[in-house]
Amino acid sequence: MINIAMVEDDAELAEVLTQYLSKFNINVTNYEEPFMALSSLKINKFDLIILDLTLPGMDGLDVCREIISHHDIPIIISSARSDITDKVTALQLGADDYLPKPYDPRELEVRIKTILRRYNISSKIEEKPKKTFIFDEEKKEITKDGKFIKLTAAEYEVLSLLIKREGFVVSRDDIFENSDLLNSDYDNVGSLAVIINRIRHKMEDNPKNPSYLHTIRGMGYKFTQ
Amino acid sequence: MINIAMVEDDAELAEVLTQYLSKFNINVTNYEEPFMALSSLKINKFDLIILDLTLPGMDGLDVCREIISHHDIPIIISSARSDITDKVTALQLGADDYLPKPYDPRELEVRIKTILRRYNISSKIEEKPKKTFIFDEEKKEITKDGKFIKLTAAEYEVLSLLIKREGFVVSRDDIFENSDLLNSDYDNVGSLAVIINRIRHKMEDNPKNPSYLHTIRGMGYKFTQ
DNA sequence: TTTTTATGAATGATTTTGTAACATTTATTA
DNA sequence: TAATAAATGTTACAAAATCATTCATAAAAA
Repeated sequence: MINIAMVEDDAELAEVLTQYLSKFNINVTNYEEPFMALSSLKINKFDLIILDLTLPGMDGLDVCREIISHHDIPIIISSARSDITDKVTALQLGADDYLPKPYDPRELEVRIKTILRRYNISSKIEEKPKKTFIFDEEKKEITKDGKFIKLTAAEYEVLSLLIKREGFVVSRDDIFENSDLLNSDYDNVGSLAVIINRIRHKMEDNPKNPSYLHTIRGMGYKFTQ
Repeated sequence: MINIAMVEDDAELAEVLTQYLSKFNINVTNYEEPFMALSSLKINKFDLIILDLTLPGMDGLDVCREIISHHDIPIIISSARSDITDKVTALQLGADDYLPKPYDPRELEVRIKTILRRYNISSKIEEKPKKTFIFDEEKKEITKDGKFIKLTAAEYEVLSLLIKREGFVVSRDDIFENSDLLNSDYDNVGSLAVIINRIRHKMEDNPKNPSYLHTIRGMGYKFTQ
């Protein structure tokens, strides 16, 4: 998770950018007042700061100077001011990038990633694919996006085995062997189909087109996430 | 709960700040007259004081001096006076922070938390989710919202085990194994059901729909709170 | 002894599970 | 391509398992 401080008095724009960047595992905290940002910087640890030059009450370049002299943090300047000298001044002061308004959020995204890569913080941005399904063997519960899935004992046995073997096909025989509950007598394929069906109704968004619990025809079932 | 004394002659502003800070578990007592605050300080214990310099009748800096010399308490100075020497003087006297008016309540909040963190009082601000059920192993008693629940020995053994394993399913076998009282000879599931039933009548608001002591069919029982 | 507590049996309600019958999909063959 | 077979999915229902509750009685404690 990347933490970014933003100084932007246009709350609406800030909101749009925050929303957009959240998709990339980037958390934005906006400060409409520059002094708020300055005092927050003393307390919180940010990976980068996005500073709008066209601020009310204070010259953005002064804020920039202040940040650079007191903190070791990458700065991206954004500005609607067309004055070319601003850009030069900002970069001379030590800002890392200058982005003239208006800009595309994707443009900002690219610049952020470039700068973070330069600062070797990029590792934090590589989004780990967060698992939707978590199988807690101790608690004997399975959660989907943190939400508990209510399963019966037999359903739980089957699904937990499939999750344990995530990505691998588990044969029907395997399932019966690993289950104490299921009646492993023989040719009990029908009942397993029913159980699978019931599990799908509890865990899948669209049970008819399963996206997690797949049937591998002729082999068995496979869980992926 | 954090207790703060405020010296602010603008009653309306004081009210706004009090309201805002109450959201963060911070209790503010305002004194419109500085001498009221000074005498209150002798009696009451505050974690921090917010002092307005632009006071009627008395020089704020004198009040500040007075507080610092007689009390060991963090001070935040707030002032509408633009005189830069005030800031310097206040900080030289030993004030912890200087906040020029007007300021955003959030700014004040941040500064308060910073200073308290510095003074290691922050722990008081972190609200812990208070548990309704508390199991005191030493006293061998279980309380619900501070009220003692009268349990028999067997009931106590079962419930205390479940509370110890809060959030985890405890199998019936587990319960029998961990109990000296219960007749663990064999599969006498019936008697455990009776005990559970009695416990529920003592601890649950609605024993028929337990919200703490849950049955996990086919697995055992689970306590949550 | 009286009171409290634990146990087991009986009963009933509820939930889970297996079965069977049928539907659908996929693969195979003519 | 159509017909057929095989595998799997779906549904409803009945059987089985599980648990809650009550009650009578035994055991333990006061």
